[in-house]
Amino acid sequence: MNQPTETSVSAPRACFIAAGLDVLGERWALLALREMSLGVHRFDQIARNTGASRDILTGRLRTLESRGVIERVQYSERPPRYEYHLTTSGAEVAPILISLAAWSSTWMRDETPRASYRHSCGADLNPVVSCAECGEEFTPGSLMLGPLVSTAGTDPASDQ
Amino acid sequence: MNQPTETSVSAPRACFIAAGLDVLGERWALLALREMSLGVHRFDQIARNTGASRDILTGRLRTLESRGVIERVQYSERPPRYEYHLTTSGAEVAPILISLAAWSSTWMRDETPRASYRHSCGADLNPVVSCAECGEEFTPGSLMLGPLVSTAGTDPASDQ
DNA sequence: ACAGGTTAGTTGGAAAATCCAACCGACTCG
DNA sequence: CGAGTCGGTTGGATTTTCCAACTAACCTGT
Repeated sequence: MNQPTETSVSAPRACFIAAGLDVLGERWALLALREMSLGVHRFDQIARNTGASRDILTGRLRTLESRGVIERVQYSERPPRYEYHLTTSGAEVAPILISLAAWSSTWMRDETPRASYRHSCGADLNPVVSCAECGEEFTPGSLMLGPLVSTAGTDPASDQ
Repeated sequence: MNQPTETSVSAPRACFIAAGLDVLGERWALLALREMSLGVHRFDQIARNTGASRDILTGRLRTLESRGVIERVQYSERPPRYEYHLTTSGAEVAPILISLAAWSSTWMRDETPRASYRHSCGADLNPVVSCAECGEEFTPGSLMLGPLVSTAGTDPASDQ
């Protein structure tokens, strides 16, 4: 396991998980990104396929755009029409969706029929997460806190 | 990429990602699980470290418990005191936290100092997600829809 | 004995987020 | 001309969350 981390005093833990959830953790955000990863880019279809109400979906898409996760692309001049595409950052959300889908298909099995996922090789979804450094598979408990990082202007190529 | 999936008609896509978010997507749920993965098991500390208000946190922990993700364990008889532990299912949320932390530390870099994560081997967090079947690394776009699955009573050992 | 601290909550009321159905503008198609 | 498409916006109801205070049941030190 892990020895308890004693934040003895008070303030919430500022970590990258919390920061990621700031952007991806709002309602409907991940489902909207799921749609885009599956090739659905139009507002109406995203609304339908996620179940989000149109007004909050509008808000979410604006937030995701402002955070650089998606892009709003005009595909028709007259009338002006837009569709939504993943940026590089958005495309890299895939591992999160994959882990979520894998966890869910292992632990959320019940009578209701759901769409499963698979890898493009054709196999049922069965992802293995390993450390790029040592090659070892991540086991529960092998996630540990590292040092505090503050990285003004170290963004990996300002996007796109 | 992926050819658009035409759910021609109406209903939201019932998939394992949506099902997973049903449980893990509520506010504070993943942060509470993060705390438990880091070895923090007491209500007060979880509340402090996540920033969740105590009433909401109570609700979340109850939901997670009822869904089999965590267990409420009595550690003192008098007065009755409880702490929260991950079940097997809960421990397996780790890959989601890992992917989230990795995405965030790549794309959410700004001036505010945050705790980073690392693998137990000591290396900075740098997870690779690959297909257990073919061994290939998952690339953005290699997540595809599979068939509908309904699996009453196929749970992997009714839990722990 | 009593004040003070710890711990896991609960309570009530305010504030924020979400839901929903209907509407709008600018088109296109038959 | 009427109907349909598409990407929204609007107003009002509902739900969720926030917040600070409070409780119950102890323990610890003076």
